[in-house]
Amino acid sequence: MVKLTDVAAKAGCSVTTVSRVINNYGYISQKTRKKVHEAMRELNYQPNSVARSLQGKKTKLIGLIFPDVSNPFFGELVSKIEDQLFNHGYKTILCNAGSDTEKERTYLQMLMANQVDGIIAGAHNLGIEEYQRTGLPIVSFDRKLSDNIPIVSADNFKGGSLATQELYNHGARHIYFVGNPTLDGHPTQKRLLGYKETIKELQLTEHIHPVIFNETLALKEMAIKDLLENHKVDGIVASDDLTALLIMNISHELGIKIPKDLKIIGFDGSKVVRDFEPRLSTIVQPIPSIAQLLVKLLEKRIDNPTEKLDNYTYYLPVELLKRESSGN
Amino acid sequence: MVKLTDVAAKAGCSVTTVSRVINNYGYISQKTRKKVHEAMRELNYQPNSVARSLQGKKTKLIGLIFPDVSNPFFGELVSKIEDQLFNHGYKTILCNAGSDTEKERTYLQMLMANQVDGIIAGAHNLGIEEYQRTGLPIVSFDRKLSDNIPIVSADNFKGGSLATQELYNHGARHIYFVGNPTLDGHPTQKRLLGYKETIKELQLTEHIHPVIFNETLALKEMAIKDLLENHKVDGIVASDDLTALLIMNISHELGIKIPKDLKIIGFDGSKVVRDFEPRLSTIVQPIPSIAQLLVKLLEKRIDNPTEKLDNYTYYLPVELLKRESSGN
DNA sequence: TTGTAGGCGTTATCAA
DNA sequence: TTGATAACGCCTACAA
Repeated sequence: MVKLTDVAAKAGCSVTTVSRVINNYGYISQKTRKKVHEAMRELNYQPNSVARSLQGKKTKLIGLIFPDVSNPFFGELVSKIEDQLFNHGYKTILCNAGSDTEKERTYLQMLMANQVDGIIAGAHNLGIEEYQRTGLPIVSFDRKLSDNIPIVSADNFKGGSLATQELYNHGARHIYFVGNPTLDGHPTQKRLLGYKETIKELQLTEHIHPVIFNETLALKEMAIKDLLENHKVDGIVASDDLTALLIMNISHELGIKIPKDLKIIGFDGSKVVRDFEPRLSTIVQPIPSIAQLLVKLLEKRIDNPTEKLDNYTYYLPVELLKRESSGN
Repeated sequence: MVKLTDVAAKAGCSVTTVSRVINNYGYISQKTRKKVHEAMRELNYQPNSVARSLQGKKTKLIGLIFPDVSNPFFGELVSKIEDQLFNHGYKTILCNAGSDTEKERTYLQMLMANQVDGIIAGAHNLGIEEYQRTGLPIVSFDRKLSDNIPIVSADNFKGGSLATQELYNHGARHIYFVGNPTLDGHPTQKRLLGYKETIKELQLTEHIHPVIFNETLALKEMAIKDLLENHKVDGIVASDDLTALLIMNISHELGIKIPKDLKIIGFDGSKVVRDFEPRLSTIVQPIPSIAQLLVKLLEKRIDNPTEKLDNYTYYLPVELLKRESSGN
């Protein structure tokens, strides 16, 4: 490993000088600057960022804590965030927490130990305190952690409302909300609230059919089959696209025609789902904007950790994508 | 940030002693060991891994270079790798290289500078030399980099062959290979070879219809429409599942019945595609095994960089998943 | 404009 | 069984 002293020796000057030209700091004569650059090139010198970090500089490492990139929505979101971070000179440490509290806790420890410059939190098995205790700049996706941690999310409430209205507009009157019904500040909760309010406005009856997010496929299928076979339903607002796809598949199996007999709309609108299931109507989250805002806020926090923000809650607009499954 | 000296002060001993109990190294009396542990707990001490790394220890950081986690296949693969790495005590630096040579090169630099312990390379815009030059332990997914870099991949040749045979068994006689036809050692190349050989064995005529991987959706759709409208085709081996899905969708639009008029089979078999498009036949890559083997090999390289392996090429068995789209 | 030297938090060597 | 102290590679007062 070639180091500063090697470059200095080669260039015939002191390490200070070399350090100065690397960091563009203080006065340097053109001549020495050039000599140093040459030496660096010849030796193929690469500053050791570990040493740099130790000395007090930033690590330029950001921890990303999300449930799982094998889910297309999180895959795309993480991908966009990684790209933004890269453009800002940061490296991404990927932490798939799943629904594993212990893993998330361990990762939090590791991120502290590794002196990451900040954290983007998108998995939420852990409570506020554990995150606070890191003392690191944090921004959160889709869930409130505490008053002084900025949270970015799509306008889930509006999305739930738009989805419900869309089904109504196409004639559905027995509209179910299908998905995770948890009340713990989970993002789908707001989607459900949007659904509920719109149902009330439309003077319909609300129906909630739970399909738990981290259950097995078979259990989900069973729950959906039960819904379709034993309930009077002509419209479904799914809590997310994957659930919507499942419902479409099972409807097909059961001979239920979409959208004739049953109208359905999903939520998330990742590019993969949009491109490869063109019949599914959905509420599209603005993934690129979410990524951009998360990174922007985090960088602001890093550069100025104590500065109060004028806003700690950001709702990004969603978009209704009308397709066949909802009656178009 | 509480450090070793703080713990030492609290415990009433020297930093050496504290370091010793942390690393379980040398002789320590039970009494002091206990005192130190207490002090650590009280101060909530967390070793600084940056300092540790500088001093010569491993960073326990691994760089993952892959095209893009928003693709379900890579999303799942990266997810599994991350999990394996976590279980082995490593942190994952995620590098989505896309098809961007410059970004990949920059990431390689960063990984060197960050002193990662090793690299798992799954994107391949760059040549061998750039990877060799890092001097880091490397294992590769799905593409040969050089003689002394282990490569892990699914048995793509066998997969291409199985797929072709499956369509034939269900009556297809005009079987096309649709996808990336590049000849540069890209994994789909072997799938194509498997297709070709089987076509020959079956005494059919081979047909290759290029649909370039990183073209836009619209261009891909155009190419597929052209195929379906202007060619006599009753079977398609797609180079990957997403291409297969596209073909299924366009067939639907054009009123072509699957599998009656056209049989089709994909490649990859990520969990998302398997679970949410249950009609698609496909060749399933053993993603968890691939992840496990990659990590195992990498760790071996890290622990013993000079040791020769008895094998540098690993083909993991694929599985034919028979469903409706190929005629079942 | 350049160089010397001390320190970042840990580990490792050598004495005690 | 314990403790000074010198590295690790870099940055940055402070001096020259």
